[in-house]
Amino acid sequence: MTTIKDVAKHAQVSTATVSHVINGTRFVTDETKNKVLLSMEALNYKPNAVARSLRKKESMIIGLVIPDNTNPYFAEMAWSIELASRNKGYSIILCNSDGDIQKETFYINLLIEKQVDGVILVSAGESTENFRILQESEIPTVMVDRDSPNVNTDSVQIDNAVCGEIATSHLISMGHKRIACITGPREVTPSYDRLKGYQKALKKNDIRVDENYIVKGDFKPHGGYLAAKKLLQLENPPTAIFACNDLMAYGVIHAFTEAEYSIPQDLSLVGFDDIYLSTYVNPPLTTIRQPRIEMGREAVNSLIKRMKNNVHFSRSILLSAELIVRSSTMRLR
Amino acid sequence: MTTIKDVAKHAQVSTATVSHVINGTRFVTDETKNKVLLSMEALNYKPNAVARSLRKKESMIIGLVIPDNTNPYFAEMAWSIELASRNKGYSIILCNSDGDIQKETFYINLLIEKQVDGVILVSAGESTENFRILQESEIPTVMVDRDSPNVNTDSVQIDNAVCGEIATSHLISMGHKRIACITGPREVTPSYDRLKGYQKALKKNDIRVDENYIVKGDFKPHGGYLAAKKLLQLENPPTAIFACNDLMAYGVIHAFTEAEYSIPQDLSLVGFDDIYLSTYVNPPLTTIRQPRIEMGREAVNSLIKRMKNNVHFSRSILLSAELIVRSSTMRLR
DNA sequence: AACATTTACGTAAACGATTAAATAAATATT
DNA sequence: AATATTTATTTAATCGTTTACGTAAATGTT
Repeated sequence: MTTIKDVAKHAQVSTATVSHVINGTRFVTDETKNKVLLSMEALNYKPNAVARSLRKKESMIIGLVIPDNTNPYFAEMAWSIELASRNKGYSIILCNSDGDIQKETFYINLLIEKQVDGVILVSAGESTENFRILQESEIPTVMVDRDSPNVNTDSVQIDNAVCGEIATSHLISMGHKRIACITGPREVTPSYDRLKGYQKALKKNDIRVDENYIVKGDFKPHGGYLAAKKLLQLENPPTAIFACNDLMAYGVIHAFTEAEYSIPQDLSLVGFDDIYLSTYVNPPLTTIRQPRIEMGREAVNSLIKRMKNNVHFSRSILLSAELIVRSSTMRLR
Repeated sequence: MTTIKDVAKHAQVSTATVSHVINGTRFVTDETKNKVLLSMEALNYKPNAVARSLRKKESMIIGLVIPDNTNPYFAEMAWSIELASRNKGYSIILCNSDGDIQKETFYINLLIEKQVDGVILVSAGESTENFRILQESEIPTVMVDRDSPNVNTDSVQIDNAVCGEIATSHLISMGHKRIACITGPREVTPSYDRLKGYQKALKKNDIRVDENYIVKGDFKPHGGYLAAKKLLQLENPPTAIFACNDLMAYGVIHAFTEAEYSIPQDLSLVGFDDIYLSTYVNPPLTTIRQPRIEMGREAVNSLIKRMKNNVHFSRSILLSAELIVRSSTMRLR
C-alpha cells in the first residue's frame, strides 16, 4: 500500500504538505497542490483511515446496537441511521444484541475498544450496567425506541402510552368491547407503555380490563400466532385485537385465517409500527405509524450534536406517531 | 482514556509485558501477570483497537455492501453474516448501495480507506470497475447472491436458472399454461437467470413464451403490485405467476386481492427467496427457499479463508435451494 | 538599506499499540 | 569456576497519519 510518505517523496514535498492538501487545512500554492494531486493519482494513493483515527482520536464510526436487524422495524430504522450517518461522514458498525443483555454488554465493550465516536442503542432491556459502561467510557450515546427507566440519557422515541390508547380507542369507537392486547416482552418499555395505553382507553370507556385478554408475545410473527391461538381458545374470543407490533399482527392474521375467521369481518386488528410491508399484507393493516425514518435521522443528529458540543444535560426527543386506518378494522356487526 | 503505558507504569512493568499478557503472546510469570491484570482492572483499561489495527495492519472489520438492508432477504443474509463474523472476531460495517453503482463505488473506496480486512459484496449491477478497485486494493472479497459476468472472484450463490425452472415447472405440473413471470431489474444476474429458467421450463413443456407475460419489476412490493396490475389488464390474464422474489409476490397478492381475485383459487403464485414472513403472509406463499443463513455463513468462511491463506484461484460456492409448497398455488380448475 | 512581517512549506513529535532485538539474571554445562 | 544456555523482561522502532513549531524566502515598512 502506498502511504503519505510515498506521495510526499514522489511530489518532492513534505508529508505535512500532502496532508494539508488532502484535508485543505492550510494554504498550499496551486503549483505544489497540483504536484501533490498528480502524485496521489499516479500512485493511486488512498489515505489510511486507521492512522488518521489514531492521530485525530476520532474514528468516524458510529456503533449501532439493535436487537435484530431482521425485524423490519429495526431494519428501517437502521437504514435511516445508516443514510443519515453517511451524509455526515460516519460509517456504522452493526451489532445485533438479540435482545440479550450479555450480548449487548459484549458489543458495547467492543465498540468502546474500536473507539467509535458514538453509540446508538436500542436497548435489550433494563440494564443500568450497560449504561454505566458507556457513561464511564464517555462515548456519546443516544437511545432510540426505548429508554431505561432509571437512566438519564439522550433519547428519541414516541409516546407509546398515548399511541396504545389511540389504537385501542379506535377499536372502541368501532363498537368493539371484547378487545384483546398482545404485548411484547414485558421488560421493554414500549411494550409496557402500549399496554398501559390500552388499559387506559378501556377504563376511560368503562370497559372492564380482562386479564384473559392480555397475552404476552415476543414482537415476532410466531409469538403473535401463538398468542392468537390462545385467544381463540377462550370461551368468548375477542372481536378485536390490538397487537403491540405489526409482526405479531401478521401472526394473528395467520392464526385467525387458519381458524377460518375473516378479517376484518370476524376480527378487527390493529398493529403498531407501520412497517412498510403492512400496506401489502392481506388485509392491509390498520396500525400506528412510527416515524422510523425521522427517528433514525434525529438519533444521528442528536448524537452528532452531543459529540460536537459538550452538552451536559440530556435531551429527550418525542416524535409524533399517527393512526393509519386500512382494511383490518371495521365496525362491529 | 487510560493507555497501555498507564497500565505498565501502574504495574511497574514495561508496555511489552502488558501487551503480552493481554494477547497471551509470550510467557509471563504468574506473579507479574497478576500484577498486570490487577492494574488493568484498577485503571479500567480497554485496549485501543485503532492503535492495534495500525500496528498489526488488521482491522478486524469486514465491509458489507448490500443494496438495501430493509429488504428482508438482504436483512436475513446480513444477520447471518453479522453472526458468523462476530463468532470469528470480526465486526461489520453496513453499507447500503441502494442498487446504485456510484454509491457502491463510494462505499468500496470508503471501506478501503478504513482498512477493512475483507468485503462481502452483493453487487448493484454489472460494474467491472468496482471490482478493479477492490482487486487493486488487494482486499479479499466475496460476492454473494450474484456475480459479475466478466469477473473472476469468490462467490456464494444458488443456481438461479435451475430454481427458476423448478418454480415454473411446479406451476406447469399444476396444469397451468398461462404463466407470467415478474422479473427483477434486468441488470442483475439472479433476475436474468431466473427468467431464463422460466423460459426453459415453458419450452420444455411446449408452452409458447409470450412476451406479454414477462413484466419487469424491481424486487420490491410496489413493483410487483404494478406488474400485477399490468397483467390484470391483459385480454387473457395469466392463471399463474412466477414472481422473481417474495416481496414482489406480496405486491401481486395485493393487486389481485384488490381486483377481487382469490389466491390460489383464481391465481397460483410462486415467489422466490422464502423470506421468513412468507410463512405468515395470507395466503402463505409457495416459494423457492434460498438458504440465506448458510449463504451468510459460507460467505464469511470463504472470506476468512481467503484472508488467511493466500489462495490464488477463485472459489465459487453453489448452495442448493428448494421449492417450498404452501397455499398460494393449486391445480388449475 | 535595515528590519519586520507575511508567505509557503518543512521538521519532527505525537497518537497507542505490537514486536524484534537487547539485556540482565538465573540456571545448566563443562 | 568459567562459560554457555535459558528465562523473564525491557528498550525502542514501527505502523501512517496530523499538527505544533520552526524556518527560509519573499514582501512590506521605515
